[in-house]
Amino acid sequence: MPLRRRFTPEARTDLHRCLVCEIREHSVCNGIDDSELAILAQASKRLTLPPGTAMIEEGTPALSFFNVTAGTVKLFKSLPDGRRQITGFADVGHFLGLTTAKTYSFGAETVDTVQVCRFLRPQLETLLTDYPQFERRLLDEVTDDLAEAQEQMLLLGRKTARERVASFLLNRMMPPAPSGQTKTEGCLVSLPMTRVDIADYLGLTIETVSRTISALRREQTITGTDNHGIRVLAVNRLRDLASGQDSR
Amino acid sequence: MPLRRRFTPEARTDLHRCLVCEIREHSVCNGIDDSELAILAQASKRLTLPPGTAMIEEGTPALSFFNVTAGTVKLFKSLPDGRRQITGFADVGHFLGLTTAKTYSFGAETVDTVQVCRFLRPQLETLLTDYPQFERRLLDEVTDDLAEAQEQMLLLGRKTARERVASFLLNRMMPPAPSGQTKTEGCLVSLPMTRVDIADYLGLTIETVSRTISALRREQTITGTDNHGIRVLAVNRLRDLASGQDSR
DNA sequence: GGTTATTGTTGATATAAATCAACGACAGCT
DNA sequence: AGCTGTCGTTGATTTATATCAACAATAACC
Repeated sequence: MPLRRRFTPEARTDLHRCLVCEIREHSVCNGIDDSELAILAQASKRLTLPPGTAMIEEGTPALSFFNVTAGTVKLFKSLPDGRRQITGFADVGHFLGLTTAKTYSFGAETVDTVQVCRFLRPQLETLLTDYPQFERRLLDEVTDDLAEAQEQMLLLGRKTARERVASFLLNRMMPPAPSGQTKTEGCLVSLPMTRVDIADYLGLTIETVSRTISALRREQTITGTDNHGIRVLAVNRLRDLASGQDSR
Repeated sequence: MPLRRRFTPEARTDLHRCLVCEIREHSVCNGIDDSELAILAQASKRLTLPPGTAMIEEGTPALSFFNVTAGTVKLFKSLPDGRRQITGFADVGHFLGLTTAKTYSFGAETVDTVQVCRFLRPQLETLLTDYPQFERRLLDEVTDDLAEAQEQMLLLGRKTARERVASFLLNRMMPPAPSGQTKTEGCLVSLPMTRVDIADYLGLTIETVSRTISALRREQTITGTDNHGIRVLAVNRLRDLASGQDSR
């Protein structure tokens, strides 16, 4: 381990943190070569945040940027009278906080217990300029986020309540357990957020979300274990619903 | 002009095109240094497109990318039954076509007569890797697009028809004529798109858009010259409307 | 320059989802 | 274990906007 001698014990711990990071390959961090991991580790600090922690406050100076390594973060924008739109949920592997302005134009709050690696602006800028692959990876992620935002605009502007809920469940569906079976049966959907959050994400009220989920349950399209975990019984049916090919 | 000898006449014309390009500084192209303009010029071709031209077809291979140098392009997503959501209007200076997938996830069509510089994928990728400033500028633009998309999600998910139309007019308002007057009087809004496009952008029907604009005219918030050019009489009032501080 | 198509406006009615209201099911706390 | 507050469900009613329908204004075209 020749690296060991070059860093303080603290830095070594950090390096180890990045070395063993299971989500590295699924995040912007895979833009940094293994041999340079120490630089990455020194540029960020890992934090554990309890549910409901405000990570980013709309309108405050944009000094921190985050990579989510565990849990789910909600991103949102608000109107003066309190109406709120959740613009996305950042799950494991997602990077958040980017802006070209001096201040954040959106808020971010933890949904459940969340682990993040926090980058401060100067360190992030160094990474961006020194590691082209890191910047490229970030460009790709923002490009993906934009495509997702466009899909959500289609949902918010043109889909019915049923179509919105179906789309939401479909998007949050876990990849089916990698057994020998086909994709048509029993996929799990984890819903760490509350009904209020789902409603604010889908541009609906909590009552409409609740009623719609109940209806899907009644029709055997889904099955409700508890409120934060749903099982999809008919994936294809849900897919049809989501894109407006509603049979009934 | 020592450069002249290094390029074919055609390339020289292209170089001139970039040299005199008035919008260069307001687009991703300002990521390329003046001395390297020839490279930029050779990587792109300028096209003039009549109104209603389909530039990008949803689901087709993503081979071309565009920088708008004149006119307005609409970007949209559609549902199988024809419902459509316009996700944004790309005006002069905007770059469009980016995706991490093999195919476009959205469509693009000219609103009026449009001039674009078209980049093919290999050339664009070369620019991205060879000119870090170009890539940085693109990252900034996509980041801005994402912020705009989030603002539009707030509009689509949580604003009333009045608030949506007010927001739209406000966003498309020209900077007030740079005379000595204050910002409170008579700004112009250019609306090259049809009512159908406005409705598909705001998640409303054409009837609701029409009625709402008529109402704003009746209340003297705006004044209608013709259908594609509106003058805002009370900017502050419009601003209040857009953010939900509605007096009536 | 008058005819035809397209685009925009206004009115009457229908409807999907919001609002108002009550209650049920948990989770946290002492 | 029993209380208390949060979160979710279900029902009754209202409402903003969609839909249906007719017409007006503008642009396109022989």
